[in-house]
Amino acid sequence: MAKKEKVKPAPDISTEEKIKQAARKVFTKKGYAATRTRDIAEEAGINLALLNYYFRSKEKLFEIIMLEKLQKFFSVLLPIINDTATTLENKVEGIAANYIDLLTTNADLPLFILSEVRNNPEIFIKIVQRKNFLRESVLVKQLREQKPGINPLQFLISLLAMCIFPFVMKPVLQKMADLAENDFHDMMLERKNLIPVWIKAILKAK
Amino acid sequence: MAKKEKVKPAPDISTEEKIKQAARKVFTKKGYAATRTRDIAEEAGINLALLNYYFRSKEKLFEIIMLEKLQKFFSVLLPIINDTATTLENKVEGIAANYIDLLTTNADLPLFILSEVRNNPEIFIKIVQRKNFLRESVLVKQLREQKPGINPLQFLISLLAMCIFPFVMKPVLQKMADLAENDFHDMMLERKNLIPVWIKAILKAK
DNA sequence: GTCTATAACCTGATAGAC
DNA sequence: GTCTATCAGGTTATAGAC
Repeated sequence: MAKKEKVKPAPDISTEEKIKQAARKVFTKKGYAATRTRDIAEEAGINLALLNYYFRSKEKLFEIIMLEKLQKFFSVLLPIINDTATTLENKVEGIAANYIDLLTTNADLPLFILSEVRNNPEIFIKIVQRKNFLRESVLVKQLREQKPGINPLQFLISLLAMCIFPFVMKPVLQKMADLAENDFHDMMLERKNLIPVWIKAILKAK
Repeated sequence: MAKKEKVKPAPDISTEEKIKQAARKVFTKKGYAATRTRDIAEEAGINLALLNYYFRSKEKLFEIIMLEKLQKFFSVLLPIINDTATTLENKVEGIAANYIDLLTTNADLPLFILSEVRNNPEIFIKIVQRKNFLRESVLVKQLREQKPGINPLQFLISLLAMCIFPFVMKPVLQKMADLAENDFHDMMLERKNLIPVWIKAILKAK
């Protein structure tokens, strides 16, 4: 008689954590509305009832995951743009390198946040306590002082666009430019070096 | 006795068109999964059964709207990047001006397409017949000949990012930078002029 | 804590009267 | 063509056994 066995190789994590991991995966891939709690339960290898036992409702579980994701996303940006010890150039390099590293292993993070925030802007406020934190940032202050010809907000949007947008359009891009997973990955690696160069060119432009 | 009156001021369009207009609005705002056919019927001011009478199913109706939106989105890009009569600089100006004009009145168009294509890449192929049309474009050819130091795909992604990403992140941006509707609009107007200048700087970089 | 069974509700779609 | 009424199926959430 065999010792007690599980169908799936039993990972050494709690049921609660198994459900969270599954929820992360399914929610980020399909979005809130298209996700069924059954999908999450199945992905976690547990029973549907356990989801409600641990998290009370689909909505509560989603909120937990969303807050996590927002934290992850902004924990790259906020420390860098408010660092008083680094130069403008340092910050640009830091943002490019850190965002591309983060999104290389979390490609659907930005599209998930952007599409869910669209119908639920309130949840967004919870994590970013102060609104208008962009224009009060150290980075914007440095821009105003050192590059008076540049509109700081336009600049910052373009920088974020160059780092993040490739991942947002990744599925479309792979079709439009016939890119395999490896090709995309290599392109993003190149982009880490390219962005500081191009941003420097923009900063020198009239 | 009054002549026959409708509850809403009766527009002089067919019921079919009323449903399509409502579907455009609700689908683009909430996405396929979060949209209920009842929402569309209510928005159109008609009965739920009529939606199925005219369009057979939610899915068929959605496909019609999605194809329309894809057409709208790519009808800006495709003619410009494949125009043999214009210069590189003309094309950059054309893309910036036309996309920003289009998206100023259709701000949720890109996020709608990007988030729906994510789980349904097949529908995307229908409208863009040839895959890999980016690298076969006239614009890429011009880049290769005139700017051999530039990676054409990296360049094109950055150009599209600078035009489109501000609209994708519009809701988030309005919170992060405390922008009213007017502020955002003005910023996009300024951006139409800014993008060609900054792109020119990038093309000279290295 | 974990399961099965089921309640309570919602959603897409259709039947049938007008 | 348009409506009301309703069905069939699916979804979240819970009750209750183990």
